[in-house]
Amino acid sequence: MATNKQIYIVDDHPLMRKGLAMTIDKEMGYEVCGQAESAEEALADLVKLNPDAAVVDISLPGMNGIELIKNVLHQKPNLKILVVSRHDEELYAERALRAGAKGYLMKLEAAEILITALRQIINGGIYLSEKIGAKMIMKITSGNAAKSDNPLDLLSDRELEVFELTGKGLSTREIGEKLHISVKTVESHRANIKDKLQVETANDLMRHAVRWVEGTSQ
Amino acid sequence: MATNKQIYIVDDHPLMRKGLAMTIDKEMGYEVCGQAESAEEALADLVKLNPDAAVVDISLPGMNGIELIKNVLHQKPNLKILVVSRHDEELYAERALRAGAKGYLMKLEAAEILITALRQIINGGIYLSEKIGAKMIMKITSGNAAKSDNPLDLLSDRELEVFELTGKGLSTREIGEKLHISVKTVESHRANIKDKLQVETANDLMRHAVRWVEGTSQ
DNA sequence: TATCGATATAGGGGATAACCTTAGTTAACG
DNA sequence: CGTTAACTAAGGTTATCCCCTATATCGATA
Repeated sequence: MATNKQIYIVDDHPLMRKGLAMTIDKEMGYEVCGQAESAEEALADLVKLNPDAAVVDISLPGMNGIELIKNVLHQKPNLKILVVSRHDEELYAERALRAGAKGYLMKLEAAEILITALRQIINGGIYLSEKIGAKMIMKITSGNAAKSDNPLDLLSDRELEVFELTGKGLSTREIGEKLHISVKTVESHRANIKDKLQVETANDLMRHAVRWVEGTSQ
Repeated sequence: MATNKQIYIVDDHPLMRKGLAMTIDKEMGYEVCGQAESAEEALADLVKLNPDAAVVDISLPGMNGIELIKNVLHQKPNLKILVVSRHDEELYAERALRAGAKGYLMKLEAAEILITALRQIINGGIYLSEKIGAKMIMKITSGNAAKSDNPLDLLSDRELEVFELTGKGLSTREIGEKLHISVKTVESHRANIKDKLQVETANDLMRHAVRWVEGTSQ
């Protein structure tokens, strides 16, 4: 029963998939059992292949990583998911873990860490990048009293998604198509976002969104 | 004489470097002669190693890719530089080419394209991702050679005024009131601005305007 | 000088998006 | 087991976008 641990990869960058796959395959006891470049593609595969763990990029075209996690865990509650990200923000780490991921790793980190993280989550543990780990622990231990200084924490996952796409210049219709929801739903989300962020008009919302996207994208 | 083409890689993501390196190395006639994760590091290496081409990520920590291109071409004018990016925007492509890069490639694109692009620039050509392609070539090659590097110079005073107010989040109505002109006139100006900046939709205009306002106000 | 191009102004009319209200379905929580 | 939050979506009104047309001004160039 010395069979290799099966790992599935979901990332929209072909070269990144290559880097991930190579790192995993050359590690003894681990092998890549499949890859996908979109969440939709991954969903079907994951149910069928039943891997031990999945490495998932949070920012995917169409359905994003968070949504994928929620969906797949609904069907496969025991799947260990390691999220990799280029965003070095608590924001995503926290949401990913809340959605049920077992680890959060920044792409910037070295290849060996990927294996460490995978080993840890497969053994039932949790893995967090150092930078994030400390902050998150602080946040949790120090109680919810010390609330976040970032009003974006108020947004739900879906709202944040809509917010981000707004900041990238997509219209309501385009956002609806991308997320496979009605334009009317997008409008509802935007109305809620405006409430939560306390902005008045669609223009102001857009302005905030653009600023935020610019500030976090690098 | 049958020596391999030497390629240098500059990217801050270890796994992405791995993906890039693997793709290049396994291609006959090409090999990776070095890597760097920052522009500073790369500068020294590039002068010393004198590779045939370099693959450079535009978004690097510290000095960004564009600056790196300018700097290195100052010392090695014949180095062929292929820019890879996760941003699928003309904005960066144009700046990169203006800085002297010979190609612009989105990371999303498949591995084989990387080789195609490298081959093309090493042979003295130019490679651009399809999406970006035609428009850009027209714009740059046919363009009056010594054009300003920021297209905002094309805007008339009034247009710039409208642009700026747009970036501050004002609606067409508000802009009209502020400038004591009809909403219709504001719309006309905005249409002209869109033409000049070559953006398609009102959302994109707004996005550019916000970015610009942000970039200049501090 | 007459013509051309760019600028600034503005309207018409159809398509699209924003805004406000209401409402159904889950899923989580105490 | 009710309450709340999240996600979904529709109807109806108003504002904005978008394409076309139009006029007056000013400076440049043929």
